[in-house]
Amino acid sequence: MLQVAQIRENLAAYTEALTKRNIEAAPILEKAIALDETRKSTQATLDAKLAESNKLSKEIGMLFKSGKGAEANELKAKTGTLKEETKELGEVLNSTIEELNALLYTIPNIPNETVPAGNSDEDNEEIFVEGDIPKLHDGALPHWELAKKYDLIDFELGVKIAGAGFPVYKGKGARLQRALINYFLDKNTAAGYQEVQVPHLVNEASGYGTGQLPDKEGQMYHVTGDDLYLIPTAEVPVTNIFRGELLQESELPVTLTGYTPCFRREAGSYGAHVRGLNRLHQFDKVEIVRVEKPENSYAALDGMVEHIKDILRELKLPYRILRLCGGDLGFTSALTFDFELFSTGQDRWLEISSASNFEAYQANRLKLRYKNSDGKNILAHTLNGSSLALPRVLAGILENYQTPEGIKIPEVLVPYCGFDIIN
RNA sequence: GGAGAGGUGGCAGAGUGGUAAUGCAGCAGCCUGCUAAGCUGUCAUCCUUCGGGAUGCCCGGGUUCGAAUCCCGGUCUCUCCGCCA
Repeated sequence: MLQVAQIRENLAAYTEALTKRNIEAAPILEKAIALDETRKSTQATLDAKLAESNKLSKEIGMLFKSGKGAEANELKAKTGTLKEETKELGEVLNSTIEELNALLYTIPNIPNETVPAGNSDEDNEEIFVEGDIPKLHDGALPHWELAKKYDLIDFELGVKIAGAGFPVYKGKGARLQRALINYFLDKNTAAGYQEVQVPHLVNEASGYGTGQLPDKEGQMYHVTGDDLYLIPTAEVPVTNIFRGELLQESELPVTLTGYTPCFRREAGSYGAHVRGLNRLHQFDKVEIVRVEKPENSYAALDGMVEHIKDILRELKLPYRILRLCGGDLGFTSALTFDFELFSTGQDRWLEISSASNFEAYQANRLKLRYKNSDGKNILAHTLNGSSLALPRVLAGILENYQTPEGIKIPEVLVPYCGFDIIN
């Protein structure tokens, strides 16, 4: 969440920046400042009363010690009204803080100055395109047909076991997916990211820490019996490793990578664009997460983008990079680059990665700080990116590498697969 | 699931009703010719008119003039038992 001190200092700039998200922010931001003023003045009054009360208590203690019980009892009588007043003020203070926090949770992150204005994904800015779009033979198929033809993925079987959006991968399909996971992890660790394996269920505090709660409550599967959430992305458990942590400056940057399944309810998403692997309730993803000093976070984001480019080049897949517009930017993100892969079988772009800088927005919720050289505790910046999301990369490989003889395996994956063609 | 013990600063660790010791690590300065030590300061959060003040001992309540300390509820960890990949 945003810091009130920052809101106060940058009111005009924040209001302006939030118009990119199509939010009329002025009244909300001003209310936050007003609530904070109330909080401060209530706190000041309360502190003064408490100081008085503490002083009396000390005196009473001294008097009892020196055997002046009568005088002590006299003083005791004075504390009654003070006690009532502090109790009332305390209640006002608590409800003010609660109201302020609830309000802050509803305010999204401030978009970076480079974020273009816009309403939807149509307004995203294409900043980079690379790779050749293959010319396919006649009778080329979309991946869901290929999956059936070569018996790689069984969508109906998944329906029987769980429901729509929970596919069963079989044989070479399963092996290809596992190959991709291992390849991604190897690429990430070779680039210096430390591999972690994390829980796939998280508690409520973790959901709040990275911002999925309360904003996206309905998008996560909720295990009500134990009040846990199935992770929608590894971002949640991996970033929450650092919830409440105070790091030494020398520990930064932190760079982690992890493979997890991801669970998303995707309520209300149906239609042609969700066929096959395009949109699932359960899918696999390899994620990279960084914790950075504020002054380094944008360079780190660029580094993540270059790293993902490198992977897509090795896989020889045609892709483009978009700078998300304000209307499409995630709630907690200040700047996001989406990677899209061209799906020849469907003749459209598919999102396969999203790399974001959250600046201090998550860190403020997480209470993730580091001690700088002046001994001050500074909120760190957090970043994450997919490197990469499995199903659509798998779909892209099936579609773009199909030939009349079968589906060729990208060269870098052959050692991971143990075969070079699916036929 | 049952029983018991426990949760104190970045870390370790005292403190059983009178207002959070000490050590280590970090940071700043001073000093000393020996791989570093010593000394001083700093080292949780908020407010401040920069004098201070308040909060903070897992979380939330309660008792008390006063709670890390006593009481109630919750939560997590550890040990033993049970179950079990």
